Amino acid sequence: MNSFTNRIPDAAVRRFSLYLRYLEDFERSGIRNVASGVLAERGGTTAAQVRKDLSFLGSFGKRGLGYSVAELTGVLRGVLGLDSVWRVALLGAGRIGTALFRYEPFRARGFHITTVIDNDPGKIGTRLGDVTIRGEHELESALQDDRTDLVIVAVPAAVAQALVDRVVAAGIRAVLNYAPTQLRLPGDVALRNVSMMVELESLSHALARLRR
Amino acid sequence: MNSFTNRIPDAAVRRFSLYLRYLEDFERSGIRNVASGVLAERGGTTAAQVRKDLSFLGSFGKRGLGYSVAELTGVLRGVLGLDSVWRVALLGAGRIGTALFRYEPFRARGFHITTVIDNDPGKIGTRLGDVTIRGEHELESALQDDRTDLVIVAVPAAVAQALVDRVVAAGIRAVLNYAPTQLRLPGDVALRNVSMMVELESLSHALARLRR
DNA sequence: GAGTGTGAAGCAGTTCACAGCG
DNA sequence: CGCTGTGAACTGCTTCACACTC
Repeated sequence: MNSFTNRIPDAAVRRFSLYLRYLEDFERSGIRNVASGVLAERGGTTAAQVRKDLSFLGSFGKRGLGYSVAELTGVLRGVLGLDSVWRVALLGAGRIGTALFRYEPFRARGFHITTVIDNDPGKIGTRLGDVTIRGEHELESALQDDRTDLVIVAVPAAVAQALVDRVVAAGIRAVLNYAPTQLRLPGDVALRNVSMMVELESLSHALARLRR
Repeated sequence: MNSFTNRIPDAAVRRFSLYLRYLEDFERSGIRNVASGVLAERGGTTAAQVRKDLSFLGSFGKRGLGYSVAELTGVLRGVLGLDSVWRVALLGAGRIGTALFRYEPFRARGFHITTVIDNDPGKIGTRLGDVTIRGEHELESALQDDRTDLVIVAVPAAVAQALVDRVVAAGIRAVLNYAPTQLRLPGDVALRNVSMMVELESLSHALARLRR
């Protein structure tokens, strides 16, 4: 039942990433079938949660046996959009931007950083890996020429919003934000935030509670 | 009512980080009072959400006027544990670890990276900023000597779990994980994950849906 | 009057429990 | 017999609505 017609809860989608990671491990180890409980154990959830999550995608488990690792891997890749290559633009070639650029798993998963933008005159025209860094004034033309699907924001908070407004105006529909600010953008643009400070402060809160 | 006796929802705590950021902006701009609606607008939530969140901390808003920026800033700093300095150990001095080490806002917020561990013999004994990189075999003694409160994990997934087990055994109660794996650890240890791939794949899912 | 504080209602994600299939 | 798939119960966060106060 319930093929991929309906919306899938965001929390479930994020767990799919984890499941996929573990399935790939299992595949490498030559394991051919896996039960919900095993996946749960590995991913820090419960068996019921795993089954419920997977039920959003259809029902292809085998009762008494579990799920085919190969089949499930394929389904998850498909639903996560990992069967196509996504063209990514990186805004900001500072320390964080550079570390992201060189992060191997991105490319392995089909995310190709084809465009790098920075406004430091000393960087414009230099290369990061196989990509030439371009200036901010070239933003729109670069996004268009490179047929960008997705933008990673790694610029200082103060300039992030203005830049993202231009990115959205240029038709981009997915933004991954590393800048420590809450970006405001239209509802039809997908936004995910990766915030070092928020997570760290949440830990700090937990520690402060313990200490009392 | 409802002082800081009760547990505060995690979602609210994460929003506190955002509110605090904006309050600090307001403070710099010389704004002395702020209404829930203003904070909501800035942080991408609703006024009701802001008031509900703040009500977990007590009630010190002024009806008809809003909240005192200075007072609220102080309260949030306190509840987030930002009024003390936290001593942080960084595991892994690779590209991501190095970028994190140099990330200025950490220090500004009272998170001091006092310890850096890496198992690359070429790195051990060299310096990262003002800290000397130490080998993995010194992990326990380093955590103890440096009175570490919190550990940031920035090592490859394959070695993360084993290292964290030792960290937990050494008495650390808060872990920020950048490794692309789900760490398994006791319930009394606070864990937060910062995952590049999970967020990116969630965007990829959103894009794939759009495209259909 | 403007804006807080908060019970109550609404909604979403999680867990339970069990029928049903391989 | 083991393990899936799923409605039903539950839990917890969010939104609403309004009495209350500065």
